[in-house]
Amino acid sequence: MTRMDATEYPGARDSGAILFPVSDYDLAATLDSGQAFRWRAVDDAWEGILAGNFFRLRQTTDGISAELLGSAASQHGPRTTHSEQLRDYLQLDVDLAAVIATFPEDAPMRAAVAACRGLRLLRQEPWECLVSFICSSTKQIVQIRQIIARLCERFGEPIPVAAEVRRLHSNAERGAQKAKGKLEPSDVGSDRAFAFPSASRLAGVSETELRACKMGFRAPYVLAAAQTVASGGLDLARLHLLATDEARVKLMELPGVGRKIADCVLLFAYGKQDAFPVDVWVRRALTELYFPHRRPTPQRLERFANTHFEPNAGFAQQYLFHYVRTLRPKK
DNA sequence: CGCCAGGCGAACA
DNA sequence: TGTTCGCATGGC
Repeated sequence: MTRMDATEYPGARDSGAILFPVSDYDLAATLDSGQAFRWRAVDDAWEGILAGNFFRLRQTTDGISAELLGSAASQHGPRTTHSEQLRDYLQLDVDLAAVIATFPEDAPMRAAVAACRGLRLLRQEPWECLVSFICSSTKQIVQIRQIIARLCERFGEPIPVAAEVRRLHSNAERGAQKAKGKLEPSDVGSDRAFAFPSASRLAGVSETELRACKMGFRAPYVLAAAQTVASGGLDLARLHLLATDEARVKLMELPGVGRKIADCVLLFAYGKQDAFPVDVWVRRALTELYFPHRRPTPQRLERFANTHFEPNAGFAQQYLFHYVRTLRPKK
């Protein structure tokens, strides 16, 4: 295991943990808010894989601590240091107060901000984000997680994990899973980790194998996306150079990718703030919060969504989504 | 059990 | 340009 660069966390030198000082960051809300689907809560920490690196993150009083638990043998993603990877992925340099200051000043937005203090947007890897949201259509978030977990377990590159970490996992995790009677094959591997499978890897699997990951009718969409990206028909690494509208057109050329999924990728992987994914939850939020006891036409709602929340509309959208989905689920 | 889930595309008018 | 419907699968 390589030692991480950057300031080490005092008192945690043995584990190689480093501390990122940051305030106003709710790690749990951010990692568990339906933007990304690979983070797991393990005791008081969050574990996930990023560009082939297996990280454990913790919210601390001063910020966020990070440990590297293992890495895939081959190079995944850009050649940056681990700390740079995390800094970019977690968007630690974003001034959240400055972003929130640009939100529209109305009662619904104020309520959402007050309820979701510290919620952030991640900056994910485009390929993983694209596949994840192709698999998201008409699926609940828990199911999306299961699909993606199976996909990685079956086709992703294994990540060697130190024996000490492995033992900790098998004890804590399996006990909890067994108690709930939910020990599935894909959960048994909780002491193993896998990188997200590359486009070229998935381009070579069969639709049947993808369907075995329980992604149903989305399987041919994932396969087509993998083949298009692997063959160079769509260069995900260069999409960030395009304006949002042009990048959206490119993404929507893929079968199974419509406006909503394209906007999720534009927002969560490319940081395009003028992307505003409107799903059932956001539609519900907009209708209930801004048009109570009225019945806005779809066009009216779309125009409102596209004009009211600038210039950080995507960020505002995530606050509304998280607000209505998790903080007032009953009603 | 029926309903719905961070939708999309084909088939229609 | 605007609805309607089928699509896999599983949680509640």
